[in-house]
Amino acid sequence: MSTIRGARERARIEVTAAIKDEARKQLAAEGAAKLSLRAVARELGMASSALYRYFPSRDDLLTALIVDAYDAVGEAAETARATADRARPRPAPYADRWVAVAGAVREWALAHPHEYALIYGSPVPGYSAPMDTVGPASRVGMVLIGLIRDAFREDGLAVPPLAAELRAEAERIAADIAPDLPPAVAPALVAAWAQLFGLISFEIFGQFNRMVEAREQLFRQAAGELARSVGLRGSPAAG
Amino acid sequence: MSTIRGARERARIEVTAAIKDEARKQLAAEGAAKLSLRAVARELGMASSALYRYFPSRDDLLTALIVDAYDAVGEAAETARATADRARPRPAPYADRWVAVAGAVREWALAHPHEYALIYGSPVPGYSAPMDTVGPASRVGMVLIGLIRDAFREDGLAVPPLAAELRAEAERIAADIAPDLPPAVAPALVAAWAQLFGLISFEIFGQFNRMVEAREQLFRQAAGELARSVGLRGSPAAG
DNA sequence: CAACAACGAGAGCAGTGCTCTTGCTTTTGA
DNA sequence: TCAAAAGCAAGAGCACTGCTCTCGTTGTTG
Repeated sequence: MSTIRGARERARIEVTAAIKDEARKQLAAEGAAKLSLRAVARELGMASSALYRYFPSRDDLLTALIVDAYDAVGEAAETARATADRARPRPAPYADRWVAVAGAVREWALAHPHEYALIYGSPVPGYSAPMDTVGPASRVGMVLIGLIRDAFREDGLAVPPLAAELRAEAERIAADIAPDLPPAVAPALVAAWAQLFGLISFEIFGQFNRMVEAREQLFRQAAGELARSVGLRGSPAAG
Repeated sequence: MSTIRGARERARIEVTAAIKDEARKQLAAEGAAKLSLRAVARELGMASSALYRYFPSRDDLLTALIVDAYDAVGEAAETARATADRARPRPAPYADRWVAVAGAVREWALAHPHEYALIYGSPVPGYSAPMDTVGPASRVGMVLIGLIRDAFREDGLAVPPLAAELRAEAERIAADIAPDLPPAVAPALVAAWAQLFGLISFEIFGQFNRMVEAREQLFRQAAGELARSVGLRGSPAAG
């Protein structure tokens, strides 16, 4: 299925990867705004025009980086989940696993701030994300949903109260993302999802500068509260 | 103090405003990335080089727009607070006023998505915001703090539980932003602040597309929960 | 082995941010 | 009052960008 057929194809894969690597390097160094195709080509020792054989435009290169970034955070979240599940002597309560997943996302963001900015920064209105991105973009969300679903099946959920005006919407969302969950958790879940990234974004983008010092503790505390808001019962001493 | 001394000074003010207006227009049309000094100058019928008498660089123009945007959203929050205070026959509970302020910020963001992206999008690490921005940037936060402070004085607060490992940090933050409040609310307030903008950012940046429909209701619900998380007691029927 | 498709390189176009120089106009101070 | 100083607009120009087109070259395939 993925057998490489010849030298040409093999070279294409390698060059494509080299371009993305160099682009990522420039992204980390100067930010997305200053990422330049010509500079990438220069650094790779090739003509700038040759680069267009691999990515038809600068936006396409950026899109590829976006997809990779989504995949990277998604994988970070997934391995965090898997690791938490495998804890000994027994896995921690689901609320703690939620915090672990959230913490992994935060760690990834701290380690790759520019890539984080690329995907959760300013996907300006008017530029609608290409279809390629929607799959990878949902991986983190999927981990969170899966966590809630498993917690529901195993321990049950402290289903949050649902405002009357949100009932229809709750059922719509639930049908969309998790038909087997009580509808009331659906709005709480999307809200918690957004708020999680609000916490991370504020930290990454420097809004906490000269104000919050113990950022990890603050984040863990807030993430724990969010876990409760979606119905997860935490360990009593969790904080 | 602000008397205009001559034709030259008056002209300078007008031209500066015209440049910012045109820049804002381009910002709204194409986004910050495509904002071009030459295009602004062209549209204003002046030489591009002349523009540098008013803004020494493109980044300075952007900074000016950032300051204006911070001021605009700050003013939106402040008037929302003032309006809520003036409600008849009597002002609503503080939790509802909190939601009103949050809603005003959201409304402003929806009306000015590109300017919102400018200030809460990707202030990339490495680019530290100039000093001019820190004042205006804190206006929204000030409104939220003031709200909590007044609520504390009038009704008292349901002080949220404080994790032991956050005690020192809580006192630090409280001393910084609101020495007269119980330290335990400080971390909750900072977190709620970040989470509020997480909700708004996800909506503005399209992360809710094809998923959440009743966005205002969801936002009001979540904002109400955040009000509770900082200790505000809401009206029992509040949604 | 010949036809074909993929490729790399170079020249070139239109656009950008920014600088420097050249004249002109307003403000200022002796 | 009137010359010096300071502020201003405009043009040319530099180095850079994304992107296109053309022209040889090289790997693939019937």
